[in-house]
Amino acid sequence: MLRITKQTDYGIVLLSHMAAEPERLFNAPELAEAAGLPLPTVSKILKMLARDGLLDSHRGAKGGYCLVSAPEEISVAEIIFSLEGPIAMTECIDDGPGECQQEGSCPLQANWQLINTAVRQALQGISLRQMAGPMGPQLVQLASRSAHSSLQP
Amino acid sequence: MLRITKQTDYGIVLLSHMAAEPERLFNAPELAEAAGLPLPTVSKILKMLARDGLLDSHRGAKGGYCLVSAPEEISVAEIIFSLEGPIAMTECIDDGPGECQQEGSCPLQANWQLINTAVRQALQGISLRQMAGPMGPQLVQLASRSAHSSLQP
DNA sequence: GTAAATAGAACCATATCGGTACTATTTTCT
DNA sequence: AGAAAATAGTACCGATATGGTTCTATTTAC
Ligand code: FES
Ligand code: FES
Repeated sequence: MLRITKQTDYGIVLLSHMAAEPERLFNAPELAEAAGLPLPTVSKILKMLARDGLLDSHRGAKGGYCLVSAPEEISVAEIIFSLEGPIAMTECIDDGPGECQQEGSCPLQANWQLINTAVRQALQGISLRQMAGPMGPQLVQLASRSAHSSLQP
Repeated sequence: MLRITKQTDYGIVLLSHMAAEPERLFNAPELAEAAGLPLPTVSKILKMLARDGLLDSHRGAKGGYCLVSAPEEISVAEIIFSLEGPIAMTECIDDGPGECQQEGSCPLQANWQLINTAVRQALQGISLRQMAGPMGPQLVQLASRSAHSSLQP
């Protein structure tokens, strides 16, 4: 269906929330509470974002996460890339260069790259700031969103 | 993983093949043979494309499919739309307007539409002609592509 | 040293994808 | 009229991916 996963959806919601106070340190329980999402899920998402360098993590008591860059500097492409893996439209492409034996002679590869880069550029053109604003810092209560069925136990 | 499905991959390959002779009538067995794909799969894909108006179908003996429009007029967005359903990035959006109760007050919806339209426009900017060319009419043998495992019995 | 937090991996139920099979309908040809 | 060849539509099943949880280890504040 060419849709992003829920994890990415949640991830952008969480980051949007953090973007309201870019300097502040947020911990996972706090964000889970704010978004109405289960803690383990939020935790998992934040871990991924930290692993890929979008968030700085501080362990231990009083730990938490904070944005590495300003919301204007973060593109949704980076977020999606972190949470879904590379944006690859065909198997031969995301297997990495050299993986496919047909590479030299494959007539479609270059054209697929056309699509890939078009989508990538489209996503790179949208910043976290744009996603967060202009609605202000209030956080949407995900728990009440229609299609999200079994979120909280 | 934000990847298109194999069906769409195959669909574009088949349409690229047809784009080489836009006037000609192709039947499913012929295309299956040419692409090295199993007939049922090819059939299924062509049915979908015909259902959504990208192909004209002629039933009966000597029947087959042909492109409705010139390859320049067909965007990959239409193809993906036909084979994967609507390009919807969040559940609330592709449930259709009115489906979600929060719609009036949801601060993220407008921003998601931003992403959706960005991607859609990126895909609309690429035509079937661009995907088919400039390599000429030779058809890639899908059966030998690395990642496509169990295609022919 | 204890509590609170992140890091990382493993796990499982469920939904989606990939591919097949079967029946019905339409058209051509003899 | 009847047989053959093709599309239309639906239902089905195994394999894979997703969504979410749980457990253990590690780090830091107090
Ligand atoms: S690169 Fe693998 S088949 Fe084209
Ligand atoms: S439109 Fe459904 S929660 Fe935003």
